[in-house]
Amino acid sequence: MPRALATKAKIESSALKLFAEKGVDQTTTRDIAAGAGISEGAIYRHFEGKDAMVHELFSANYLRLAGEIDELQGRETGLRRKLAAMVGAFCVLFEEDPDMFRFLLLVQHGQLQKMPADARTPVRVLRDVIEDAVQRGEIPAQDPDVANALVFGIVLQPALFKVYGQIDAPMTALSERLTEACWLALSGAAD
Amino acid sequence: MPRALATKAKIESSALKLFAEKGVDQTTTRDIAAGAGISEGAIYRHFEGKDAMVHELFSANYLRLAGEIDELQGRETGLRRKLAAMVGAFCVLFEEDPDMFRFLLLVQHGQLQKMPADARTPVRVLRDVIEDAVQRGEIPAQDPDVANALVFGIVLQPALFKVYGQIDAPMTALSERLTEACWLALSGAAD
Amino acid sequence: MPRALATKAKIESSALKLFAEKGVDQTTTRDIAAGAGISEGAIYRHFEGKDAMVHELFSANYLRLAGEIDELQGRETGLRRKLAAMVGAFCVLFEEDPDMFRFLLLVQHGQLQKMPADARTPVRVLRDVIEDAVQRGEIPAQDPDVANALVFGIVLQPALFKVYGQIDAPMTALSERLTEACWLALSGAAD
Amino acid sequence: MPRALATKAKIESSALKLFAEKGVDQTTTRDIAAGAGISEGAIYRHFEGKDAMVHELFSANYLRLAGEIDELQGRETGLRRKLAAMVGAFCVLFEEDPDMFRFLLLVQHGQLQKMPADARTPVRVLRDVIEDAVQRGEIPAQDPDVANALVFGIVLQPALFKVYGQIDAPMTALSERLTEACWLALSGAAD
DNA sequence: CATGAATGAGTTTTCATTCAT
DNA sequence: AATGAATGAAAACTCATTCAT
Repeated sequence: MPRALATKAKIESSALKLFAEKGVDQTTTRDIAAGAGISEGAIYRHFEGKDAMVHELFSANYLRLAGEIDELQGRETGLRRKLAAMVGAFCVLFEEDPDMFRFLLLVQHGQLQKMPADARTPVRVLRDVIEDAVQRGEIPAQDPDVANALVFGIVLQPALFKVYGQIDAPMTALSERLTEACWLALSGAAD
Repeated sequence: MPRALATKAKIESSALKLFAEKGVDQTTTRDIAAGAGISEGAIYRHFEGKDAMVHELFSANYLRLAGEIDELQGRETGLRRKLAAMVGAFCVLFEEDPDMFRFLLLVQHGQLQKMPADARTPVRVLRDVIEDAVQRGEIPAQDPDVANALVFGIVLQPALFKVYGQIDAPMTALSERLTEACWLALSGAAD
Repeated sequence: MPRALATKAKIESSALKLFAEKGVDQTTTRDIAAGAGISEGAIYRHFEGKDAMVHELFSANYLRLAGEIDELQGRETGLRRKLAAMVGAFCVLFEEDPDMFRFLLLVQHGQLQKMPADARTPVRVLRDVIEDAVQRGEIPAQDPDVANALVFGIVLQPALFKVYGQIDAPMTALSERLTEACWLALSGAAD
Repeated sequence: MPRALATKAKIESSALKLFAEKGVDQTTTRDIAAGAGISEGAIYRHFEGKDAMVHELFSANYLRLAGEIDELQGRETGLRRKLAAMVGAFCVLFEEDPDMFRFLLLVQHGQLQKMPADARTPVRVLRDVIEDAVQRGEIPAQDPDVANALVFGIVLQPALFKVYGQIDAPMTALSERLTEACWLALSGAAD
């Protein structure tokens, strides 16, 4: 790995960790530099500024997550199995890098609006899957945005509770339970 | 209303609105004072400081919400009807003051840990209802924290989507749909 | 004098002095605050920022100078006497506040372009006087901008030489000599 | 041209242009390197630092200008013809490289004091010419520094006005007009 | 000789909080 | 109680210069 990329990676790692711990605004560029073992000024060779760094970090991870979920979902047929694949992937990824998810959850409020309208986000991926299932008659016709919200809520809120320490079990242990809840929420629509 | 209370109310209202719009850290005491039509210094007659103000605002609204939900739930019998009452109340309250909910969602990350361990929060209220339903045999035995998370996710995520503009319908129109999804998620547990 | 105005005046005085001494870029806000006997932060209650402060200082003094010269010129009749009045005033003002002139000369490069196109600057005042004299037949027809430049050069360059220490005599002692040179430069045009 | 000299020339050219455009302090070494198409570090192979570079650039061009003017003046006899030669040369040189003159005018405030006391500057060249003319009885006895300032002002101010866009005509077109004004200013002295 | 990443001291600016009026 | 000027600590960011490659 070239030196420049190695440094950028160190900065990203330090920043992600601190952002997840203390929040973006409570994390100073000084903290980030200290965590990365470099000088403050060096940050600005790799990022335009703190805001740009947050956005870059959010955007890259958010879209990568969407890509991975999309990839796995594409290998399955039928909504039930697609849900299982996606929820399972989310749970595994969450356990592998909880800081990243904590970061994503924390900054989404400010960052989502900055995403280009046509970006392939997790929200979009799931929406497409749901609309497809409706068209195939797998689940009743229903407002796709509301359906989307239900699935997101069912998956993200347990993750948040874990972050807050209100749930002890690892996310991977909840995978099937969450999948089932998603399936019921979608198939039981009374619309 | 005495003059002092009126001023405090103006400050709270201004702060809540700005916090919901821009986040706590992006809102300055100057902004709050300007929004309330008072001087910056006057804030400190009514609050110990900005942090205390955020906490007071969060705590009061969070506990009031818990109280109202608890009150309504207590009037009903049976999990299904209790859920309907609580979800319905949430939806109505959300439509009445979306800024307050946006504020609660935004700052919960930092505030939840500052709540006294025995505080009667919405999380506790719901947990008690669920545990009660399990004991009565209305729903299968299951991890109450996970069950809690599912219900919270099903209700809060659509509210978040509304805040982000991803859902157009008013929350009150989704009340029954969300109640049904909660019911299915709890009663369909395979634990 | 109200407190706020007194502080602003102290800042202006400190800044002008330092700008004249070391130049704008070599003068820090810390220097200015120290010179004014206030904290650095206090500057920003009175000025939007350093750039705005420089512009405000330039603009106010430059236009005031124009006003004073215009006023004096207006009391005289005939180009010769108008020139004498303006040059004399410039010399007196220069001796009274050399820092201000040094400041004006130093920053004009960057500030002139920021002046509104219709501002009544010293350049405009003099130009009007010259054009009037041409129309009255007091001096030969000539390019008014070039004529303007000649007069400005004849007056400002000695002031600059004084600032650099290349001239010892006070400007007031040169008043008549400069007036005569201006008159000759304008009346001897071979255009 | 050897490679090293070529690089140094590129740096000088880039720097001069940027200094004239934005001023020394607003020009970063990064800008200069980018303009020269080299790396930032390479600058320090050819100059001790930015300050040294500014000084070198000023000094070299200032003295070269003095030399050229001196050379031309030396070929003529009589103040009138000497003035014509020097003013004419200045105008031609200005049109050939206005950036250089803008640079000289801009940085003279800080650089003049750093010149060795015995340096043969344009100011000295002209002063000698004037003193000689006084001794020969071509013009009345007068303070040579003031006389010097008058000539400098008459020549430089139109150049400045051109830089600011207040004069459209090329300097070369003004050559005779300026020469005549200088002559009148010197010969009409009432001292 | 050249590169460009890294440094670190320094800059402007912000802002919660205090306090004289 | 209220005002708003002042504070001072800390923030993000800049940039001339150095140095390993």
